[in-house]
Amino acid sequence: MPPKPKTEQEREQLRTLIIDNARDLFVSKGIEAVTMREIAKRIGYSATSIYLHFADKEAVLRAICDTDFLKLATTLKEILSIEDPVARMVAFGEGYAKFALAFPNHYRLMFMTPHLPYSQEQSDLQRNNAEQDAYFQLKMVVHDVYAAGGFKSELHDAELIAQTIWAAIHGVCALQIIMAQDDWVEWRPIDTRLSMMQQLMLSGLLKEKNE
Amino acid sequence: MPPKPKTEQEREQLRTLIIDNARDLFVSKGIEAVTMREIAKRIGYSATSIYLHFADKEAVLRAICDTDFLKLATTLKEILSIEDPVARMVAFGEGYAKFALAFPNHYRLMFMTPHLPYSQEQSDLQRNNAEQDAYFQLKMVVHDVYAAGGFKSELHDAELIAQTIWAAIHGVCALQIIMAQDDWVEWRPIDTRLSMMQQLMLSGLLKEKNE
DNA sequence: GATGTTAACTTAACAATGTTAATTTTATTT
DNA sequence: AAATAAAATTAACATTGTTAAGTTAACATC
Repeated sequence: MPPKPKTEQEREQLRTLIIDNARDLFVSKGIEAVTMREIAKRIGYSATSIYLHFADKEAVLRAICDTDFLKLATTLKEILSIEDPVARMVAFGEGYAKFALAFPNHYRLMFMTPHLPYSQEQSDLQRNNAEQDAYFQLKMVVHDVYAAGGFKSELHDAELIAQTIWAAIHGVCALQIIMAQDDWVEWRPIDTRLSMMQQLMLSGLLKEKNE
Repeated sequence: MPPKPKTEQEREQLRTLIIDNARDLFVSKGIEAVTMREIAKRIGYSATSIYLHFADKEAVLRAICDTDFLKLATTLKEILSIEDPVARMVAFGEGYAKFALAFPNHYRLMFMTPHLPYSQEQSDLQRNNAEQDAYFQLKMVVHDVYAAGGFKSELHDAELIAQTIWAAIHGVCALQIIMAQDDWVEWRPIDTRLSMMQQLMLSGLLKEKNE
């Protein structure tokens, strides 16, 4: 109800309020419940008020993505403190999968839904920041194994390895999220599939003991 | 314009006409152009006529999926004639990826979009049919390598292997389709990533030569 | 202190879309 | 020729994203 001026802090608070409630709608009522009017109802404003803070619905979704990217990176950060490089890499994969399967709607929005390309301006996230960029974290983790001489001698491109590991874990999680309840396939338990994939990756990537 | 009765064959032709034009819209104008009215315009009928043949839009999309599943299986079928089991498995993965990347919109609809669980009645596709069921084909391909003693001796679950291979290839393709144009990641060329993944799978799954 | 200005917000309204109801058209049957 | 019913269309509704047109109230200015 209060009209006149608004501090930058207050505007930021409102933005956050919008994003948080939109994220809530995801989790509690599913992705199709995220309408501008529904978000507005939650925060006690009219739907059009959202347009005072976001250009359009896509912008709201992108902001949610940003929040989730940050949350993912924050979640994974503590794994980085594991000492052994290989154990760290394994735990990183497990942590990533755990996040994906715990928040499937968010994961779908983040990594399974087409968005306009991110532009540096629109996002507050800092690339190549170990606190905020989960992909950068993965690169570091993989690079550390590489630096420790853990990979097979013919493997030289740590970034390629990182992208392949990501794809491997993503593949298991993405199929699980989309197709788990489809009985066309006699799915093995998701934990089994995940550890099988990890196993394969390790056995394909890591140096043999006698090498 | 012709009204009265309609043979079963004619009804089937109309169904097919609807599906084909809806698929066309995907490819030419993108996924958001697939509206009931747009489909109708294409086939020269009114939008509501589609409801005489399909329960709702979801049903149209599911029918498109079915067509695409069949097309995928048909595409992959010729690979099954490759003699060497391992070469066949490799080619199968390549063929699958080729399909995914050639028809990203279809692939997204098939494997990256949530649908209601398939029920045997709604679909004409025959499960466990080597001509129509690409997953069954994959199972066979993997099983043949298993039967030929190609896998490491500790691997016993061919279906789990099949699901893991699927996830691996799917992961690479899915990330490519969604995130390729995102410059957050310095993507290696897609061919490089695909063959890296195949390499890793093979080296993790296949028996060593000296074993 | 009245008046005007402007940010913040709301209500009206529009266009697009999925979908249903009512209506029209017309081939076949009687 | 009239009746019937399938096939199709037009009208119409609800929902949604979004824009345009008001409305409200804090502040500045006279």
